[in-house]
Amino acid sequence: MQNDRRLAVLRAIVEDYVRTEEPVGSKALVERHGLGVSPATVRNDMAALEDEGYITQPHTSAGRVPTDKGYRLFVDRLTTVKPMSAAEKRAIASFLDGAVDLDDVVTRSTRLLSQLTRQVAVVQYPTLSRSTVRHIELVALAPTRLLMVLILSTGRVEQRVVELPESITDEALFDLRSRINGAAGGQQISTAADELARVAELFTAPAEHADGGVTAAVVDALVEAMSDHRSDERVAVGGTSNLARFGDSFDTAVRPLLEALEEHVVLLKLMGEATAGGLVTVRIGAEGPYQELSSTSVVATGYGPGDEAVATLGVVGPTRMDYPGSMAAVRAVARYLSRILDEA
Amino acid sequence: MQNDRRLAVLRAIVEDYVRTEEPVGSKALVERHGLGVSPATVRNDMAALEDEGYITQPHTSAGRVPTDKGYRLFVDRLTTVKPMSAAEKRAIASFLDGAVDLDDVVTRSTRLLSQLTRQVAVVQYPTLSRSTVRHIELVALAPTRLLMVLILSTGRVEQRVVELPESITDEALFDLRSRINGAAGGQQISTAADELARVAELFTAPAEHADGGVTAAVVDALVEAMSDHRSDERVAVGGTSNLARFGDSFDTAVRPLLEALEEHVVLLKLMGEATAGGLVTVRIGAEGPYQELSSTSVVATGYGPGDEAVATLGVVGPTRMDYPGSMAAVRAVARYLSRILDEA
DNA sequence: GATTGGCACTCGCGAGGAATGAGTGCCAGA
DNA sequence: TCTGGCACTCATTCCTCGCGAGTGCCAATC
Repeated sequence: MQNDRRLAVLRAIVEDYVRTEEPVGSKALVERHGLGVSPATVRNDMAALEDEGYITQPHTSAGRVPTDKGYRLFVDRLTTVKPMSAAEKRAIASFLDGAVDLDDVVTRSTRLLSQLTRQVAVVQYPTLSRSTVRHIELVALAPTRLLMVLILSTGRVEQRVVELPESITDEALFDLRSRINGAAGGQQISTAADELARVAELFTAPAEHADGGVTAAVVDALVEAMSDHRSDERVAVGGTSNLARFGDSFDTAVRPLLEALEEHVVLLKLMGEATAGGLVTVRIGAEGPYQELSSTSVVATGYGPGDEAVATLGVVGPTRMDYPGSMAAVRAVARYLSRILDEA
Repeated sequence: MQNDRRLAVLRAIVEDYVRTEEPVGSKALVERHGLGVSPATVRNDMAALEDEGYITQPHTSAGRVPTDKGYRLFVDRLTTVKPMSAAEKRAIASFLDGAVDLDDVVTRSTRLLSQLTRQVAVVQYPTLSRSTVRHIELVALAPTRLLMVLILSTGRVEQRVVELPESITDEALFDLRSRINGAAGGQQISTAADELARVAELFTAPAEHADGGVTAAVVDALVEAMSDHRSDERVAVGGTSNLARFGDSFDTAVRPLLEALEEHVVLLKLMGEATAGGLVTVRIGAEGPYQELSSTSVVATGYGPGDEAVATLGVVGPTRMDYPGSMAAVRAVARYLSRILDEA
């Protein structure tokens, strides 16, 4: 028995099924792919593949359908991620150029990715924790009220209004601003919080130049903003109308997915850990953490400046999806997105 | 012929149909609502209502279903917007409290609204054009590169990176900042742009203190950001999984809606002009601008600080929806949202 | 004149059943 | 190890038919 041909049969089944959405039979297989053997032979291979759990029949007199395990083998061993064509690359570049701010970049990315793959696209905003502090701005709104704006290397901007325990003069504000920027500027978020805490201590009673808690209040707000993992959960979703092509089973497949897409925490868990360096993760059906989503797959990867993954991006679709195409698109968009963050 | 009873019949039909999603017949109507007349009488009324175009039969031997015109009459003349219960009010308040920034407020609002109405909720971000400038911040990223942050009264923050034609000193930057804030601070966006243009003129060659185009560059970026209507199109959408309850006709009803929900321009056009002062707009089926959405209705209203509508918010759902409930929820959320913007 | 009971009529829907045919498994022969 | 042949399975499709909800109309009644 030739094992190579068996794999070829599996690949053919996956490809046909993805295209037609219908169980594929031995005869059609032989006709469409030049396998060079008779249907009966293919049937034998199919029986073997079924024994090993790579394919199943929905019912006795129907063709075969790949199982999750079958898709897995297909993705792991039978797929070569074909690079995007020059035209596609140009399309990506021109689509993402001209974005004015981070919001815009992320929104455009979801749109682009969903158009390329005809799936639902998900792009996570760069997480705070892996960013560095570019600048902290303090604006006096009132004598005892400051607007604090935290600007990060990834282009993210966090803002908080800080109520001060006592009023602050312009000079003191100027001072505070430079001290804070001196301590935190350029630092990673994680270390910045420590540095800032040290600054705050210097100005807390009974220290020499206590300032009545003004510094402490500002630092508190900053640290709070920095450690606010809630805002790590920001994601943009695009192309939900592609769910229409899910075809069958709205209630069992589409509805749970729509729900997951709104629950950003769930969604991020579904996407999994960000992987850097052009590595694309594929999660097939029940491999994911949620049973309700057992008929959806996720193709994801990380992106970020300088090959360091600061966030995740990917597509979500039916297990019956075009994995090679999706993987290529996800990788390409992640690459361009990383480049944009590099330049910023 | 009693016209009052005919209206009562229409109301009963709408209410029953909304609840059961099935055509309602004369017998069931009499049984469920204490109309005090016989089915035959109701049938006569129904025939009259059908002649006038308020209801139809999907097929000969079925009950009646309200037409768009029927819903319209129901909304206009047969609906009393019942205020929310105390418990619901508390729920709204506690749900919206604790939001840290504008993004958060808007996101929470969509979630809240979709939960209250079990429909798709849409909340537009406060438009730039009706906001006033709270503060403009300039941060030197490099000698010839500034980060400009525009902070508005509604809590919105716009940012742009500005490339300068020549480098700028700290003092000049300080100067520029105060001049710009002096000119634009507190102004409405529309007038602020004019004021800023005047400032820029003063510093353009061949004026006395020309600065090589630095001021002009910054003002340009500001004016551009202020007149960027693209960012007026920002909306948040929530509760799309409620579309699952659309039941019938995924392709003809749900898919176009999902597409519209992604096209923010389309979506805003669908929501229509923001109406202030507790007035809730209802658009039923084909009354809207898009044929594909002829089976969806929109319930919307404006919100903003001080009873001035700076943005729109509402729900989108099947024409067969609970109008009184949705109207009440939309009005209540708009009211709370306005209050929050007032306080900020 | 409005209301009501009666009655014939319509027609969508679901059940039951037969024909269809795609696809399979197995076996014997090359 | 492959192939052709053959019997078998069973989902799907199509048809028919009876049921019943619901209607419209009419004559009688209040």
